[in-house]
Amino acid sequence: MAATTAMQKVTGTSLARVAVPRALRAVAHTPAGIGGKWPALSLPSTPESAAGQRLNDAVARRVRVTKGHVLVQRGEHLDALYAIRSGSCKSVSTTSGGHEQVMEYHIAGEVLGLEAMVTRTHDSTITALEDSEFCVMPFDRIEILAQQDHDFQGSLNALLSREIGRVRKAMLMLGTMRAEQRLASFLLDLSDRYQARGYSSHEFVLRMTRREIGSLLGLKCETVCRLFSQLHRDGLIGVQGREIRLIDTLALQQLADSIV
Amino acid sequence: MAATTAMQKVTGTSLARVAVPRALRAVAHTPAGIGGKWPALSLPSTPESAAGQRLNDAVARRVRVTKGHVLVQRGEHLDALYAIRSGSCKSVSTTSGGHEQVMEYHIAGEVLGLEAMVTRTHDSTITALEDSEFCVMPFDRIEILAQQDHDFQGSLNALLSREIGRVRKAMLMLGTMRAEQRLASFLLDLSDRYQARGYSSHEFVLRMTRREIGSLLGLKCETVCRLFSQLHRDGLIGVQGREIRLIDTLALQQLADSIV
DNA sequence: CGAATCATTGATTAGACTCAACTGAGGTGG
DNA sequence: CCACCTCAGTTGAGTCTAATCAATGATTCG
Repeated sequence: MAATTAMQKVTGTSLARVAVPRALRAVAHTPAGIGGKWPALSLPSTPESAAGQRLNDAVARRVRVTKGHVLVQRGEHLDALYAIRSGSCKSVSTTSGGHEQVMEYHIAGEVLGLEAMVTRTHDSTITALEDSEFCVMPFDRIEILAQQDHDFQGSLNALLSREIGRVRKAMLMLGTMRAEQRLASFLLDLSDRYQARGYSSHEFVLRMTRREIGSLLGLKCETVCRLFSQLHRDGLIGVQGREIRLIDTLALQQLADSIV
Repeated sequence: MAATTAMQKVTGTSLARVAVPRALRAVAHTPAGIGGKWPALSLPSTPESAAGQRLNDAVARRVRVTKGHVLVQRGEHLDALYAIRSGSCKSVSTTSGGHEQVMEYHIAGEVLGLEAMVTRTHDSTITALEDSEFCVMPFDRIEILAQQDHDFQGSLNALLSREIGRVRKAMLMLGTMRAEQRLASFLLDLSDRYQARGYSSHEFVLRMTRREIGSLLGLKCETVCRLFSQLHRDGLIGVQGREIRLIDTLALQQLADSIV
């Protein structure tokens, strides 16, 4: 992976605070000279990638972070939206009681930070799950583009809409499904998202631990383990550590849709 | 309750389709002559009521509906936002598998339909839980106001932001809390909302059945019953059918915040 | 090469669901 | 006006799902 001119290597703790001082940001704002910033999103015409096309203009620079790096800290002011160029990340919220829960699992091609777009304050901590590269789209720049271009505003709304839909779907999942169904529905959702971005829809590598997957689905890690084993035994999926192969997608779908 | 000039009585099935023909809507658009449309929102300066003040200008007319009336049908195009002037309602979503879940419980003073603001399509069915009165704010009108007034756009964002926060909070609740905590946290949330609107924060009447409350909290109605009885026995709340009295708010808070 | 975390499986437990019976409130029609 | 019906609410008994506790490989990382 060759480093490009506009790229910087970050290994500190908080990207927004430590790694992106104002001086650097000002330089990065120069609009010209950054080509092919977002190849992962130039793919099929899903709503998200359509919006991504336009968001391309807002990209100021790229950053690389190492696994475990905190991209955004809960409570921070929204300075920028991020698009994952390569890699993956999770976003984690906290209850008033101190419980943590993984709220989202994002893969290459997806846009982060949307949950903060209205409040302008992040309410979850975003962490890279592997060495990753992000496109940074400063929010003031996005606002200017949105004012100039009415269509661009529409693209933003499309992204925001997807975000709301995603959370509501998650709420339905947590409120109505049993453990088996949740995992099946998680895998199918992931499959769709990989497909929409041109990756294999039936073979992928999970970048989260069993514990993190459990947290996302409202389950404990042992339960997630057992379910993986069970689906494997039943021939619905292939499992080898974090490598997943979907074998009987139809059966998975039926499982996810089954009424109790 | 005396009927005002701009008010109409509705008893059909779908408000947006049946009860509000285009002719009537055109008449209702006349901006003048409707005073004191929204007293419930002229109260303390919560973010929501601040936004409400501005939204006041967008109110075109009021409608009254009877208990059980469907205000918005899932899948319908977003024509207007609604503010509850008096009464209450629920919004219900459906999984791909056909399961239904109550997603929201709205009381007087709150604004409905926000979940559709970005997509422009409602993804849940909204039903009145008692005889209620709503302020109707046609969306085209809202858009015009938002373009003219930058602050108004901010107020809309504040509402949208609350909506996203609410759903995320619900997701955390469903993902991390046990049954007892969920009910406690539900009651406290409701208490806060009543207080914010100038009603009693420690005595209120639930307008949902035990089954509907259970659906909202991801529980079965028998479980909700038992929990009410238990909290009653323990002296945390008073329960008489749907009339609830919060007795030991601190203990409730501790219960809701307790780790496991 | 340890130390630590992750993954897996078994045994047991606890919490919520299911099924069932009963009460009471509200609504309807004779 | 009352008998009847339906549905909400409550409580008990038993079941089952997922959590907890525990032990052991497998990986990863410094």
